[in-house]
Amino acid sequence: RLKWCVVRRPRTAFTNGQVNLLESVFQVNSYPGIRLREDLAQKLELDEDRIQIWFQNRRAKFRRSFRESSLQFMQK
Amino acid sequence: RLKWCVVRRPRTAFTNGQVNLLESVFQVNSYPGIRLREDLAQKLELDEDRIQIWFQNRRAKFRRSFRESSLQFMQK
DNA sequence: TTTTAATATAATTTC
DNA sequence: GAAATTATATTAAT
Repeated sequence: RLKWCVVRRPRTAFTNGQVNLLESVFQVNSYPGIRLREDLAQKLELDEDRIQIWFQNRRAKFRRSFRESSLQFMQK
Repeated sequence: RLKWCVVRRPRTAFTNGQVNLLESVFQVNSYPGIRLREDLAQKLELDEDRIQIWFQNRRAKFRRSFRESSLQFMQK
């Protein structure tokens, strides 16, 4: 008997090299367009949507750290 | 993300009354046709395919016990 | 060694 | 896409 099940994509384990390139791109452009993402995808042998999610999460991490440091500042 | 998964039908728990009637039918006819199975299904408030599977399993059990007793006989 | 808890972050959901 | 949440891989402590 077959049934539709929701299945999570297995977590992608980026290599150091992949993260290094992504980070260096992030420093100059944290909102890469589809063109650049496709380019990175090909260079890093990843799917473009992995790249897109990586940048979403990276931006979230940046905003989080920014908020936390502002908070520390305000508490002084 | 959706994926096809094989899902087991929840095991049917036959009542004693259901098994009693099925057993008594089995004694006189271990290969009931669709007509009789539908009839039993309605009487027992079960799906006809549950009945069909029950008879398949019951015949297998019978053959198993038959083989075992033959074996015992031959070993004597 | 095995188990548990904390952490980082990938993936998903909700808006 | 942002924010919030969930899930999982890794690591540290036991």
